[in-house]
Amino acid sequence: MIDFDKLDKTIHERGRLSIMTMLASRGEWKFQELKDQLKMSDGNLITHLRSLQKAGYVSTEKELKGRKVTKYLLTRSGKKAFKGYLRLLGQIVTQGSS
Amino acid sequence: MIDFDKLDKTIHERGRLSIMTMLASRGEWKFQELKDQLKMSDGNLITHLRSLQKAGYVSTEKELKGRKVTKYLLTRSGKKAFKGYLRLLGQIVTQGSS
DNA sequence: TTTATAACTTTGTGATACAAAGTTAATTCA
DNA sequence: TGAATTAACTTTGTATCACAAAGTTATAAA
Repeated sequence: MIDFDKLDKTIHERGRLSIMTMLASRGEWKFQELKDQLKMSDGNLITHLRSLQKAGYVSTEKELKGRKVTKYLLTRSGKKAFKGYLRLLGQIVTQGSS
Repeated sequence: MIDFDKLDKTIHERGRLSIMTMLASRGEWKFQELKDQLKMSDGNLITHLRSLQKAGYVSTEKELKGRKVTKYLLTRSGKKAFKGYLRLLGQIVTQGSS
């Protein structure tokens, strides 16, 4: 049996799952890029990013020069957590289509 | 890009996802079996089952003779919806581990 | 006929997703 | 220089919802 308790709630939520998937598929994303791609409001997006940061899954880089731009990326722990999450998804996909 | 708007919210919630996965992996489950396996309270379990029924994904069969037992199973539409959901999960898994 | 059990319903609470509007600091433009 | 613009927030309010706990009803076993 799949252990659904292990399904990371922080990652599983739709908004955050979409963010994590983007960050996993490419190193860095600017706030604006995420916002455009995911069509979230500023407030909603930043809140999700904050949750992910609080969980230690996401970190930021600020450009010191030029415009005020924030880039987001996965931490090592974020990559690991996402990998574990995907493993569980894989199990569900396998089990579900058997 | 993966279209996260298409991620079926009714299915995506952890509790209901576990129910759907069980129903998909085996034809019929009694209420008690689901409860034992998933370790949910009666109230919580039935509420999720109700949501799934309301969405047209799950139907019931009552045993007319003997003890009062209810069995739950996927409808055709439930199978289809779950299949679509799994397809999206598959995309996430692929994209995320690339 | 008492007791136990299945399958509910009801109620209450806490968490949280999300939108909308306001804030701040930096940057470009007139 | 000062006004407008933009990025990245913060704050506030609302509506939804997961979940537990306790109560209800009908059946069946003892």
